[in-house]
Amino acid sequence: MTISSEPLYRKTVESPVGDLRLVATDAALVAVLWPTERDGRVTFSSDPTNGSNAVLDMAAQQLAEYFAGTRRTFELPLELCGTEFQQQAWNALTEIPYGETSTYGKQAVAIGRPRAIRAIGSANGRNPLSIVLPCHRVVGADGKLTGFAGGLDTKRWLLDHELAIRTS
Amino acid sequence: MTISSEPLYRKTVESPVGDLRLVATDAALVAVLWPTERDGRVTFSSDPTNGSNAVLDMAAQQLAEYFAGTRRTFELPLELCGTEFQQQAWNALTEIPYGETSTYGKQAVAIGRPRAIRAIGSANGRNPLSIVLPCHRVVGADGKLTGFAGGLDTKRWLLDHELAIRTS
DNA sequence: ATGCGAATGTCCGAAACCCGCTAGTAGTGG
DNA sequence: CCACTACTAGCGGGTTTCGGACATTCGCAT
Repeated sequence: MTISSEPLYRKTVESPVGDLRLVATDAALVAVLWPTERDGRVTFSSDPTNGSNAVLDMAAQQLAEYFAGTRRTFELPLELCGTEFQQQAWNALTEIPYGETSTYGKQAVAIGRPRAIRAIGSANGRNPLSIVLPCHRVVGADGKLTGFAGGLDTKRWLLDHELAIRTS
Repeated sequence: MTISSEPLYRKTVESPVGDLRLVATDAALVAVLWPTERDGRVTFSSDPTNGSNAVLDMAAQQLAEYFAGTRRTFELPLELCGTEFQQQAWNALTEIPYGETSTYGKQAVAIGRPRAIRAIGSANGRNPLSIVLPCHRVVGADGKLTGFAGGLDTKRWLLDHELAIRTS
């Protein structure tokens, strides 16, 4: 899905799960990408230019706090660019509490389309805002970890991390 | 092609070639439609509501002058909603002088796509601003009148009218 | 436990199809 | 031989259609 049409800025931050690439306009965060991304998973209308701004600094700060275990929810201006269905799916992600998991099926029910299960999988797979929109908290109906753009080991790491912090 | 997303207003005016339906936002004229339109030739993002505004009044006035023979070019704020190609094609129409004709081939050359002749035909066929954008001045390479959304007799009437005024 | 198959909804790319054309060719009638 | 018509292939962009892929799920058989 193509994002925005305003000038985009890019900044890379380090994290325990590898270097994350943040992309934002001057108004809102538009993407948090993994070190290795399948080509074309997320595309931009114009090439981001290196350089920071207030939004990127804020996002970097909150992500650092997340990894430090001192932040459980993000408070950032976001710009979600996608189809209506994708936006619904992504919004539903924010309802999943820190440290808990849900399933694709529950997410489908949550947006009132109980049978759009595979579609939910596709939509989550296109989530441009990794970590910030916690698609890592969605697992298979049998509890198994299925696909993840950042790799299954990263998915497990994030869930373990949240669980560890929550119960400490 | 779908037009605009702002509130739309509609007004019908009488003319020697039948009642014309004008549609506009508060900022610009978006359509001039024939009494009988092939369903779906031009579509709107929202249903126009009956009622007039400054743009519609101005358009009605200028059309009346056109039919009276006292106006040869329109001066109206227009909103053209279409693909890039269609916009190019429609812009090229404004270059054809009052009372003269051009061909689909010439129009294709004019926008730098000499071989996109049939495509020009398609684009003209979707012209939402009948009369104002003079697609009636485009005829076949052999001078024959080909299709016209308002009917071939209307096309001929308009050309005759312009010729009569121009040489009077 | 594990595997297979069927049904599911959305999205995307490829292909087919529709046209307000044109230039070329072949056929007809004078 | 000319004038005219009728037919054809090729043209390019838009729109629609179709088929597959997919971060699923469930039921039944192994």
